[in-house]
Order: sequence, then structure tokens, then C-alpha cells
Amino acid sequence: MARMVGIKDVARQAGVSVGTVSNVINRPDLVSEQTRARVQAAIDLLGFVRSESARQLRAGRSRIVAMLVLDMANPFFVQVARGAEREARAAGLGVMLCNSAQDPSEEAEYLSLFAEQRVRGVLVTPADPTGANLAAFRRREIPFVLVDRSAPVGECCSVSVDDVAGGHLAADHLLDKGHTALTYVSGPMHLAQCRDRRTGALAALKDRELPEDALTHIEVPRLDVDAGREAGARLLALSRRPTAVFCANDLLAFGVLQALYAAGIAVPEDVALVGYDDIEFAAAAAVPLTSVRQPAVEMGRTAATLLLEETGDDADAHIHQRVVLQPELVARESTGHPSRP
Amino acid sequence: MARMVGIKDVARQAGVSVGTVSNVINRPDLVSEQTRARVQAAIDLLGFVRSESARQLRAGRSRIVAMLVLDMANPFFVQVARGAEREARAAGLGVMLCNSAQDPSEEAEYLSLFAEQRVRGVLVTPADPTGANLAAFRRREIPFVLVDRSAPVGECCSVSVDDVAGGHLAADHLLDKGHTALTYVSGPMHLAQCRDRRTGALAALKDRELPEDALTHIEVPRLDVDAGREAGARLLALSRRPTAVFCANDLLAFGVLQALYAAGIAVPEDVALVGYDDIEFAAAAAVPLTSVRQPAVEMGRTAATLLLEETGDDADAHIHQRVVLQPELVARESTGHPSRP
DNA sequence: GCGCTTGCATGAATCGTTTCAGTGACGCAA
DNA sequence: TTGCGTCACTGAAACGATTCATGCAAGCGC
Repeated sequence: MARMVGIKDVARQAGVSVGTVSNVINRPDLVSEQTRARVQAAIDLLGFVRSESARQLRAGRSRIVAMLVLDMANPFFVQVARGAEREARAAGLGVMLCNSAQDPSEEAEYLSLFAEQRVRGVLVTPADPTGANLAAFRRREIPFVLVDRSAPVGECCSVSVDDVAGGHLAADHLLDKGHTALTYVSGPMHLAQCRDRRTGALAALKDRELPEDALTHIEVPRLDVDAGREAGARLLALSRRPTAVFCANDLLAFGVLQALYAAGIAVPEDVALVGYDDIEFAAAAAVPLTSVRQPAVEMGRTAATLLLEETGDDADAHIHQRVVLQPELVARESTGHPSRP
Repeated sequence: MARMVGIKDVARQAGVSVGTVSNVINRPDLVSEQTRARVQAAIDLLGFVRSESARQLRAGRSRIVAMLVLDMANPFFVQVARGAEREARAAGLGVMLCNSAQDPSEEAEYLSLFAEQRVRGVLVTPADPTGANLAAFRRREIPFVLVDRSAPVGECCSVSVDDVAGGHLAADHLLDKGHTALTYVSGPMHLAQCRDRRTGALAALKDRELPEDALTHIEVPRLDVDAGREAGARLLALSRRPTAVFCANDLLAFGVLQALYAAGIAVPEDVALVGYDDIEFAAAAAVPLTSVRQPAVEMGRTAATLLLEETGDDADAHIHQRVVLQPELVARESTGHPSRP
């Protein structure tokens, strides 16, 4: 590979000093019209591309924000990423999107990588339930924002969605449809998500003075379609099959839906089904899925905004915020068409 | 933010020279056991993290490969990315995943970003039909591998899947089921993908001496679920409704499926449906979707391998390759259950 | 004509690594 | 003792940009 052309080559070609070339690139207003044109011509002629590494070596930090999500196979996170990306790029920053796949050791590796890269900041949905990875990361003094997790006030910024409210919405909807007992299908209960959504559902039952045991609980080890199928199988094996099922995310709901279908059980006629996240495929399923919509894009956008604020020029003025967004129920056919409740 | 601790601070703390610290990190075998321990202790004590930017400034290139995909909302590309990522990380490289969202200008911006970053190489599914972006990129002498596109031999590496064969498989399957006329639902025909899959389907018809007009064609402007719904509506409006539909990707098929369902038309009883890509949700739909599986993970893996080869130490020995993988039909219920054809 | 400001351009210092030619120290053979 | 090779370490020169104190010239008011 031929030697990269540097700012020096441009300077020589244009007959000016390196400082001037730098000014043409970064503060063109300091340079006379004439010189600027000459330098620009040299740049174009030589095909000069400035080296980010040299730039950031001098600046002390890069112009990249990293984003580490739990599961890229889940369209929900892709949406979040899209929101964050749009915001960051509007501010002239690049985004490095990575997938921890819920594996704490992957997460740790990525966080080291980010530290070495001196990224501007990190948007992260933590995978490590112990918090050890983040604690180690905090010591490096790299700003980060928790996404889809809420942080203790003051420790760092966080953007999340009110999962208790979401669980409440879902349960309310099913109860409105006339069901008096629900089954909650969740991932591992060490995830705050799964816990909070259940809490919300219980609250909804309580509001109507229904007993707590009107909520059956099926817990599976992951939050994907496969696990949903497993949950569906266990659901079918119950002595009294429930008529209303609330899943902790849409992927689980898909799995359940499929298991029910395979057993010849009609949705919504025999069983009403509610998912969570309202991913694109929820609407696109053959039986469109009622789901609790999380403002995913907005969550990403907000997280990026907070990070930019924290790492901006007036960073000292920054105080950590804990943003909680509200979910919203999207009723579709999997819980009975609105017109025939 | 406190000043970053550098290799110099470590050297001072350990009472050795900077060169020695560097050796401890990069070539520990050159350093005596004792010194190594002392330096390591200093590193841990000070929480030293080496600066990638300085490192790559010296090295002339970074340890990051970029990946630019067409549509991150399509799980197929997420799979490809996963394959590439695994391979790259195994080789100690970071992956920067970006989404051009099929927008040539986004693509151009990202390619500039990559050039400035001096990335090791780029895996790209081009969005720009004119090829201008890539041509500009080639001048920068940054290696790249085409993904899900085949390149003219010798120009660069490429990994793709045989789309003609895929189309043939899909059509064959439907014809095997007894259908004698097919409808092909595709995205824009300027995409080689869409063209080739049609070509394959036509070949299948020809093999059975069916006329070319046994293949109706519905073209929609994008390859997503919405576009699929539109195609479904147009399909329903046809004077003679087809009994067999082949979609250029699973997202389109989902849209069609939904439109059919909404119109009370049963799949597979009234209409048989085949998708393409075999994304995870294909199996998870309430009517599991027959689909042409592309070896997505393997494609990503192979692309990354080729790139590593091209950018490795023996790069001079590298000759551009054009890898074509074979697709595979996965029969599910949307074309009639195997047991009751 | 003198001192001032203003506008432009200069070039050296700097960022944090890696690398490489040198420097000692030590052991061993002649 | 000298010469030589090895081993462990040193210190300075890159890498390619940004920044800043500095210089120079022209313009202006007095």
C-alpha cells in the first residue's frame, strides 16, 4: 500500500505551511480566500484524507460513541440503536454498534475495547447482573448512559420505560376483555424488566380486587422465540389452560403463538395474547399481536442526547438525569378485535 | 476529566523506561520475569489503558473492520453481521457495524468516516446502484469485500448466495405441490437479487415446459413488510387470484400473509406462500413460512475471512475471490404441510 | 513617521505509542 | 586480559494531526 498522503504533502503541494492546511480544514474563516482555494485544490489533487487517529491523539478522545446492546436479534434494540445513531450522527459523531448477546464476558471485552479507543461515551444496556463490569468501567472515567435500565439517581444518566405501568396496561387490557385470570410468561426474574412488568400486572389485578393468584407465572431462561415455544408447551400442559396470556416480550409471544397454533388453539378465540415491545413483526404476524409499545427510537434518541450533553463543552454543568418514558398499549387482533370484544 | 495515565507514567512508577513498558505489553518474552511483574503492578495500580489512537497512528491503520449493511431492520443482515463479527473478533479485531438504510448518501458519509478512521477494511452491501461510492472508495486503497453481491472477477472479493438457484428452488417447490401458475412478488428490479430470483423461477417453469407467462410479477418499491402489504392488496385485486406466491424476501412475505389473512384467505389452503432469507421470524409466524434459507452467518463469516486474508501479513499473496454459496429450501406450513401435500 | 491594530501565515511543540539502534553487564572462550 | 556474544534495558525518533506564540505586512489615525 502506497504511503498515505498527509497534511505535509498537501502543504508542500500548495506551497504553504502545515498549520495553514490545518486551518483550511478546521477553521476556514482564518484563511484568505485565495490560499484556501489553493490548499483545497491540493487536497483534491492528492486525495488527502485526514487521519482520525492523529487527530484524536491530539484531542485526547475520539469522535465515536459506542453502543452496546443486549441482543441485536431483537428488533426492539435495533430500533433503539437507530434512534441513538440518528442523534449522534446529527452531532457529527460516529456510532459503533456492538452486541453483548447477554454475555457478561463479551460485555467486559467490549468495554475494554471502548476504553482503548477512548470513545466519547457509551450507551449501554448492561448484561452483567452483578454490575461489576460497569463498576470497572466507571473507574476509567468514560461517560456512559444506561439504556432500558434505570440508574440510582445521581450515579449516571439513564433512560428507561416505565415497566410497571406497561405491565399494568397489558393486564388492564386483558381484564377489560372480560378475562379474570391471567398467565404471565417471562424471562429470568433477575431482570428488572421481567420483575417490574409482573408488578404492574399484579397491581392491575389488585385494582379490581382480584386475588394475587389470579396471575399464573411461567418463567423461561431467555427472552427469545425458542424460549417462547417452550413456555407455550408448558402453558398447554397446565391443568386449567388460561384464557389470557401476557408475555414479557414479543419474541416470547411469537413462540407462544406458534405453540398454540400448532396445538390447534385459536388466538384470540380460545386464548388472548399480549406481547411487549411492539416490534415491527408484531403487527405483521398472521394474527397481529396486541403489544405494549415502548418508545424505542425515542429512548435511543434521548440516551444519545444525554450522552452528548454529558460529553459536550459545558460538561461540567451536567447533572445526571433519570428519564422514564411511558409505554402505550397497541390493541390488535390477538386479544380480540376492538369491534367484537 | 483527569489526565489519562500514559505509558510514561507507568514507566516512572515502575522505575523503567517507556520502551520496556511497551515491551511488557506487546512482547513480554523480551522482558525479564522480575521487571515484567513490576511493570504489570504499576499498570494495575495506575489503571493504565493504552491508547488505540497513538497505537494506530504509529501502525498506520486501525484494528477495526467496518461493516455497512443495507437494512438493520432486516434480521437477515443482522445474522450476516453476527457471522462477520464472530470471525473478526476471533482475530482480535473490533467491528464497527453501520446501517446505510439503502441510502446512497448515507453510504457515502459512512465510507468517508471509515477512510478517516483508517479502518482495516470494510464489509459492504452496496446501496448505491451507480457504483460511484465504491469507485471513490477504491481510490483510497482501503480493502473491501462485497457482501450479498457478486463482483466482477478480480476487482475485489465478494461473497454472495446463488439467487438464481434460490429462485429455482422456490418455484420448484411450489410446482411440486401441484401449482401450475405462480406470482412473484419482488422489490425494485434494479436490485440483482430481485432479478436473479425471478430468473431462477422462470428456469424452473421452463424445465417443466410451462409458458413464461405462468409467472405473474408484482413489483413494489421496497423490501419491507409495508411493501408486502401493498403487494398483498394488489394480489387480491387481480382478476384471477394466484394459488402460489413467491416473495423476494421474508418481510414481503409477512406483509402478503397479513393482507391475505385480513381478507379471510387461508394459507396454505387457498394460497401457498414462499419467502426468502429464512429469518428467525419465518419459523415463528403463526403460519410458519416456507422460505429459501440463505447461509447468512456463513456469508458473514466468509466475508470476514476474506477480508482478514486480504489485510493480513501475507496480503501480497492475496488474490480476489468470488465466493458463491448455495441456498436451501426450508419447507414449512405456508406451502402445505409435508405430510398432507 | 510612529505606534497600533488587524489579518494571514508560519513552524515548533505536543499528544502516547512503537520501534530500533545503542549501552552496559555478564559469562565464556581464547 | 581481551574479545565476543547474549540478554535486559534505555532513550530518542518517528507517526500525522492541532494549536499557539510569533512574525510580518498592510492599513489606519495622529
